[in-house]
Amino acid sequence: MDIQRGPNFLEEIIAEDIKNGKHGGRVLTRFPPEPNGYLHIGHATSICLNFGLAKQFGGKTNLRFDDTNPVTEDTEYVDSIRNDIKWLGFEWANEFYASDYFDTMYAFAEKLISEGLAYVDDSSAEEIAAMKGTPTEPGKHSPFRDRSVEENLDLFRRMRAGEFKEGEKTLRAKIDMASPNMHLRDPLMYRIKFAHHHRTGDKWCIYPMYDFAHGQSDSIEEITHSICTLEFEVHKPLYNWFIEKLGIFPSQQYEFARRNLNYTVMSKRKLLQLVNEKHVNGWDDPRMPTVSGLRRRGYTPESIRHFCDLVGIARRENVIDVGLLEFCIREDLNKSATRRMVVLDPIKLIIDNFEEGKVEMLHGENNPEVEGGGGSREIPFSRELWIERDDFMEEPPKKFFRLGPGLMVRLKHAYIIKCESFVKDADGNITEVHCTYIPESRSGNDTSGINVKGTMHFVSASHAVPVQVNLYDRLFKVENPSAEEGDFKSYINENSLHVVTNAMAEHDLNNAQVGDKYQFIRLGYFTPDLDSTSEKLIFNRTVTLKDSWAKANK
RNA sequence: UGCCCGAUAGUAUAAUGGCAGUACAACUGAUUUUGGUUCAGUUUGUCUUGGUUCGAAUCCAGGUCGGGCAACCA
Repeated sequence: MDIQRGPNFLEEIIAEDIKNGKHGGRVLTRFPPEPNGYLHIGHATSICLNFGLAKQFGGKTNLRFDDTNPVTEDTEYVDSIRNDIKWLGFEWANEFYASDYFDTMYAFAEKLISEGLAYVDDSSAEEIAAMKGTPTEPGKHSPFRDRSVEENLDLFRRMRAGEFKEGEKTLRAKIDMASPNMHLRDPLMYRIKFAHHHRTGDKWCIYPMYDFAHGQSDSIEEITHSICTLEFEVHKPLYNWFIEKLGIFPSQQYEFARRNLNYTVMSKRKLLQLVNEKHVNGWDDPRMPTVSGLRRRGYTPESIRHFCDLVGIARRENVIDVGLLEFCIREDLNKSATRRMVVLDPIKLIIDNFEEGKVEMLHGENNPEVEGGGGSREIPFSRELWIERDDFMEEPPKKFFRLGPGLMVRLKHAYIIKCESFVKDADGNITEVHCTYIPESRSGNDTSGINVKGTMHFVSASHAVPVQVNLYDRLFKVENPSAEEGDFKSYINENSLHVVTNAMAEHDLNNAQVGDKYQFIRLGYFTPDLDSTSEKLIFNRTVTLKDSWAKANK
């Protein structure tokens, strides 16, 4: 992909490294998710970054599952992560698991113990926390800090053998309890967990901590550029300390600021809560910022990649306007989505001077953005039609280019009509609109000489297919739910899903398949939901069209 | 009252000591058989104070504001 912008700081670093012949000019990145949740749009940024940088500089990218905490991890997540990355359009060079390296990491640990750089601590979690000190006060040495190498080795081997209970012992690096960097105050390397691991089963009862797994995995794979988010910056000295003491391949860590989106939450913990407490219908609910949610909503991989590219990368706090994501999907779908007509809130329109029982077949292009209209389909036209309730007003304001008493509009791909009268029920609701049509105004060979301002969509009543349409709005009422007072869940937008059960669709939509992308003319972009069947068609609204009329009338 | 990081238009991101630019958003107008699209145009910005310099968004010093760090999570 061409770079239309200046290089970002990571591109500069890598270009410089290649220029200097570092690692022989080789570039190997990695995407390292923990399989404890579904990927979201923030991960997509990281994926695009890691895979994109590698590709840009002729390198490769590994997929590595950071599965060092068996309690929270599961193969369900592994599968969804693999699927999402592929769907986004990226191929990894190798698929690895941190758990592949448990034997090696164990050997690394014994090596550090042998060199007097690590020790087994019998202190409890609370005691360790208390001895850690605070950011402004130094910590204290553990009473077990000066055990002999032999004793440490023996105890560590017995930890592995399962002789101790969870929490009874840990392995810690011996660094500096007075370091201003809290992560250097004898960080934990291993803890005891009698948990079943999704890959190694019950082979291990001790598991390495992030700090003793991530950098080691990077090094084992000879990752050249290990790119992570800013909160790991304070871990870097430790990352480097382990690599230096172990004398292994010098992978290097670089940090960037995670991307935040407004009107949603992005932490896995919060997303998990939304799922577990049924505020949404699963990880792939179309309102979720997950990759699977966006996919179900109708987003395309291209649009997400473009979004990541437009947003760019930097090292400062940010909140990206969800409007940019919407721009990206509109731009993509405008060029590719098939146009169809659907009436969401139908009222009957009767053309008084059109012969009863007669059906005229009209033609409508599939996509005006494509050369030749992208082919066409037949659209039945008859005396009784459905039109949008919003498209008729009893007392229309100025510049209302739709229907009202005496007003004229064009029906898309069909005729110009004039509103003659309307019928109300006892409650004052409009039930029928009566019009006459102008036979000479047929689309394509209009000889009427009449020009109208408005064009409306419609569906022939006798041919219409009833469908369900799910209209989505933002999940939260405030821009940044996590920054507000109290529980983020109290800011959930209770109107984020509006189900329309009686929409009327063009009969051609009977053939809609999951994955198909449509523009319902004048309404927005839609795609069949995963649960849609030929018996019951369900469409999700991906995003509305821009609507300057609605905006002007707010 | 410790250590680390950051601050450019409403949002995001460039400018690497030399004309503050781009995208989205907003606003005008033109085109339009989607109030869509497209096209043309407009508005809006270097956190602050000092210093170095012919010249500072950029370098230096102080301040302000924001974020991160004290999980047997990653």
